[in-house]
Amino acid sequence: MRYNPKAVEEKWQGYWEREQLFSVQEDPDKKKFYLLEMFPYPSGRIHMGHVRNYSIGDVVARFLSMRGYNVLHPMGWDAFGMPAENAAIKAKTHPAKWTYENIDYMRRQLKKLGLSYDWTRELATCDPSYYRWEQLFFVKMFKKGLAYKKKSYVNWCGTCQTVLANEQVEDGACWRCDQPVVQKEMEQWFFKITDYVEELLEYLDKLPGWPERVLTMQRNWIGKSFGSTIHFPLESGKGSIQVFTTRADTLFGATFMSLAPEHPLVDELCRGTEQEETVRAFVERSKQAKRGERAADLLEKEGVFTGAHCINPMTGAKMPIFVANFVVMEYGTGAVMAVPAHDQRDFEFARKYDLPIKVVIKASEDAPVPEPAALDQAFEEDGILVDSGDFTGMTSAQAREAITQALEARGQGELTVQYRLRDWGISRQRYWGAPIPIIYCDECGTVPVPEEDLPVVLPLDLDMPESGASPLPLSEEFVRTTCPQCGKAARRETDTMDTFVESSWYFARFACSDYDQGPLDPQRVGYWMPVDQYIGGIEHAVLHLLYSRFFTKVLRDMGYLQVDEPFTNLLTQGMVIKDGAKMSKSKGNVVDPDDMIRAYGADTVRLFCLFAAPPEKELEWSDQGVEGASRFLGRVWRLVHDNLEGLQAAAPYDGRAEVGSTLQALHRKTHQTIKKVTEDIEQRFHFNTAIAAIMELVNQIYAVQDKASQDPAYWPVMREAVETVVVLLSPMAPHIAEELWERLGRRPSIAKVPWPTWREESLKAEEILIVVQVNGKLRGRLTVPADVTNEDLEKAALADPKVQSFIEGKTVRKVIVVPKKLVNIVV
RNA sequence: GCGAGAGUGGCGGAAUUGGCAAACGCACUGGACUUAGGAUCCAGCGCCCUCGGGCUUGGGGGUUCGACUCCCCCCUCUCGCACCA
Repeated sequence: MRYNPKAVEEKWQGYWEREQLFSVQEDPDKKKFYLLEMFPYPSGRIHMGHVRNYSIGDVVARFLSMRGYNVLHPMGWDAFGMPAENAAIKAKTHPAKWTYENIDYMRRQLKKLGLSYDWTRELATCDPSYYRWEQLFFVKMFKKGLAYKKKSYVNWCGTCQTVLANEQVEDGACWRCDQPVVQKEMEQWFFKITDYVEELLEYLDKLPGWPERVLTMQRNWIGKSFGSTIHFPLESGKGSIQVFTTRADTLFGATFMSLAPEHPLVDELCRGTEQEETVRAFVERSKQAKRGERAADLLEKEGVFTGAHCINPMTGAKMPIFVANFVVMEYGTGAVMAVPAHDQRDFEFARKYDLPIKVVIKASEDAPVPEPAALDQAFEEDGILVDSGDFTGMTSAQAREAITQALEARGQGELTVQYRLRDWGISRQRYWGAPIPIIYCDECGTVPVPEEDLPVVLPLDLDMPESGASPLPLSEEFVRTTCPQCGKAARRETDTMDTFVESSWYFARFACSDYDQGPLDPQRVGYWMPVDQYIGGIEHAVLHLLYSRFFTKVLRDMGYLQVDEPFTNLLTQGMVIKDGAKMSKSKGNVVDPDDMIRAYGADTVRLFCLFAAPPEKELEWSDQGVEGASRFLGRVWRLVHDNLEGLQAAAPYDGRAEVGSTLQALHRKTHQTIKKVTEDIEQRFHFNTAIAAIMELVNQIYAVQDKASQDPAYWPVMREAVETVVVLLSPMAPHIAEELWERLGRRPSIAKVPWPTWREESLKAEEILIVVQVNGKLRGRLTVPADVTNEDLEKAALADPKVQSFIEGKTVRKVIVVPKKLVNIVV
């Protein structure tokens, strides 16, 4: 009977589905475990990254379920998003049709992989029964001031009349029509994630189950820095410029001022001066430049004088105000006090435009103070203040505090904390997304859609414009409405929400995806949340995971959730690569999961993904490696079938009866393997070494085969070993395990069999192998009784003839004995 | 530039607490079975060697009886952030 993966897999997938084997209910008497893998975007077909992600998750789900946990393991679809619009335009179909067809196809693919999902909880975020609750959250956030509208710059393609995401801008041009993209100021909706910035930062220390790498990335993204805000009065006497700096100690060396091109003061300062034209031209040019170019060192530092001056609040010196292309509006106040002697960028700028340089920091107490003209670069480190009035002689750290305090006393500055994190812009001028539930009324202004009128359903009967622009603003039927407050004619918001909003709370909805009395059923959500283990790609380390943390806190404060953090443990799996590069169509190195499953079966594909590398590392796809996995399963299959009669007739050995040494060794190996596999899965998620251990056991069974068949315990010990292989393998290769389990005369399902435990008694050998070293080098091996004393061990080691030859004629200085492991003789 | 991670045979990788480096798999070599073998089973497989042994975890130094593992310096690669004031 040959192993036929296709037949076996279809049989058991049908069985699992008929028996609803993986549907779970809330059960307060059982310990719950919520295991979640990041849900996919229904792009059309699953790729190897999904296969890997979901294979890992499935092992954990099946393993924990066999260990007695009540495991929630759901799956759904991150179903809104722009690819659906693009595909629809290209294929002249509708985004909804395209999306739902993809979902149907991909669901079939996942089922073919034999993943143990509770499909009764499946959800798609583009369904009104899902996004209606998201709109409710939006309305509540609007009422709390957590959702607000403000002007901000977006990438705008004038030809397509649409806003572009950053990744749709290629070399400063629109990806669709190749026309230049400009920065346009538009009204956009934002979520006030900055209200939670401190909690988001602090709680990173309370997530020991997250990889350090991800925590660091989030910390950097939040980017908290301590410094001072300093007010520089304008020479004209009309107001002042606010500046954020971490280097208040260098204030005496500030000789000019740099403003971002977008800074609101720029216009005002140059108006009516002879520089006006030059400044405006410069600002325009800077705005044209793509953000990507503004970043990095791609752009040469340039600037223009505005014609205005401000006053250094400490020295009283007149400081010319420049507009500089390297100052970004998004960070701090969009204005920088320039200290050319102690900041490299300011130094280069000063040299270029011949601006004064004043040294105010020296390296140490006795270091000389350099002449500005002799400098070839800025001195950016901390040091001792010079030429700084009352503060001269202080260290940088002392001066930062003292100078800020002095300013504060005069109302010209204060200590401040800056964050890199900006509020989350969620407006998308796109069609295929959840409509933002807002109505604009000429009388009443911006009015949220009343909760009882939700959802604002995304109309599905619209034609997609060729340009790629959203059809929503063109739909009179959608736009025209009445004001919920005054009843007069009003217009609907036509922006939709960023798809990251949907994925920021889907994990909670899985606890109760059929609930229609509100977004979240308190009882069920209370039972399942938080997610105990979350598994997904490292590419979501910042945005998705940060937004989900933010949303969890917002929903907590609204009373929907009782947890502070959504994901207790996080596993970020590495990419699947081929020939050293990420799989991509352009490189032609894509491996299609369907082809692999057809050729080898799902069990083999899963096994390979788990075996070839530990989960957090990259996985190099290898066709020969897949062959190896397939060969191993064939080996296990034959192990059962070649011995079927004898195995069926025997009861598994329980470790009690006396058996010969060969069988004793197999019994010991069986229990060592149970221990190794259990610990590798449970503590480390190292499935590769777990599988290697099972392979070792299989190899040993093969070696024992026929060797001790006259021993009455032969078949019982064999049965124990073979059944152990099948059970230990079942989370990784569930179909073949079910089939072999049944053929061994057991009743299905193996998924409901308790995970085996090892007997400590059975792990111990009567004799152990001791390594003998001379001067740290391996010189001999000893087989000794397991209960050997250190003294006997030392004696035996010194008496060993091979060891003797190395210590002959030398003085033994010291003997180190590591109990039951090693002897090291130092001569 | 800043931050994080990694570097072990021909390849993927193992070594969990400082204690036999290279488990397991792939590739390769030989043998058995066979009409046949691209199936299967068995064996070998880091490098050098005068067959005693010597050398080996990116390079150099250190701690230790003993270092892939700990410490210092350097090199290379990957990822993240990046004119952050």
